[in-house]
Amino acid sequence: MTGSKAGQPVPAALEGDPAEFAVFTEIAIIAHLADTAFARLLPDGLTTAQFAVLNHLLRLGRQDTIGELASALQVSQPTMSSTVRKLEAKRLVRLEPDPDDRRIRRVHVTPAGTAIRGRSVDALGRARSQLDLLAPAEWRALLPPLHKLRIALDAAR
Amino acid sequence: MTGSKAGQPVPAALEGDPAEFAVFTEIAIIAHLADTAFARLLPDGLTTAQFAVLNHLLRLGRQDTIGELASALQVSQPTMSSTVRKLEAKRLVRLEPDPDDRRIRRVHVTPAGTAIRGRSVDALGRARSQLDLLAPAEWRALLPPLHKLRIALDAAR
DNA sequence: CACTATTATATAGATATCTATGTAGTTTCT
DNA sequence: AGAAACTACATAGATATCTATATAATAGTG
Repeated sequence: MTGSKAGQPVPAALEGDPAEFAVFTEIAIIAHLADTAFARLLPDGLTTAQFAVLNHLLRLGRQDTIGELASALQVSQPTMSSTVRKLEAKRLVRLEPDPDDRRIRRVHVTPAGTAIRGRSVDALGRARSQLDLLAPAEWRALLPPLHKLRIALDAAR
Repeated sequence: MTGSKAGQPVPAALEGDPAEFAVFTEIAIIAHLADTAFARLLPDGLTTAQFAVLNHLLRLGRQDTIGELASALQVSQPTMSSTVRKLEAKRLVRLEPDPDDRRIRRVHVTPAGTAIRGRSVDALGRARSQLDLLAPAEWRALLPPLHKLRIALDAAR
């Protein structure tokens, strides 16, 4: 975003709109800023989508299928198919055929994938400890209503 | 997202992570769900990015340049260039050359653009009144901390 | 057993988004 | 006035994301 550092970019549509609108606008902007900041911290051009897959598999110690990953990370199956292919091209995961069901390919994280995820988690942890955007109590207070909103939105679709 | 309705998609990385992480995860999911729901309401395949441009120009009654739109809506200049071209292809805006500065092209909303924005606002209003995801007080309570977080993130980049 | 339905992926074709870079047109400064 | 710097926009090349559809393999049914 080379051209947008020019002064406080006054977010449109925050005044005079219903509170719902304003909340969604803030959330969209925060999601965008956080994703960008996040991606900048990740090593070797790893993207947030790619990190999410590695983190999910290693945190839970699983070898999910592409479909399971898509469901868990809330993206469509073709999207996950694409992300997994990027990870495979970088040799961070391997796709192993399932002996019982030849439609299925299970995603295994390689040692290189485990290593890069480790470095990512470290980098994120360091960044987190350096900048405190909100007070700990504020973070905790934010969580329940956001959780409720997410559940409601998920149910409403 | 054809394949992801299969049961409560348990969002990975919500348990055992620091509160910051959980908040950003919720926000990312909410932004995604809201954007999709939003887009589904818009007429004639208008996207949220395209609606945002029309709404910004008409709400404020301006004929911004592409660069001004990019700053206001927090996207890069090439992104806005692309979005405006889509709107132009749909005849919802016209790009008028500026008489004083031949580098500049000002974005004017056409009558068709004004009409579709009106229908969009109506549709969004109807949807809003129909489903209440949170209580009014909850919406209002959410706004200040989100605003603070957004400002802090914006400053930290 | 064969036909059908379901499931798991892949492919095609869109839009949105980014960074990096190129191209005009304006401004500034010597 | 001429050259350098800056500004506005476009283009190129990525990734992520979607919907719609095709393909392959498994499961279910008469």
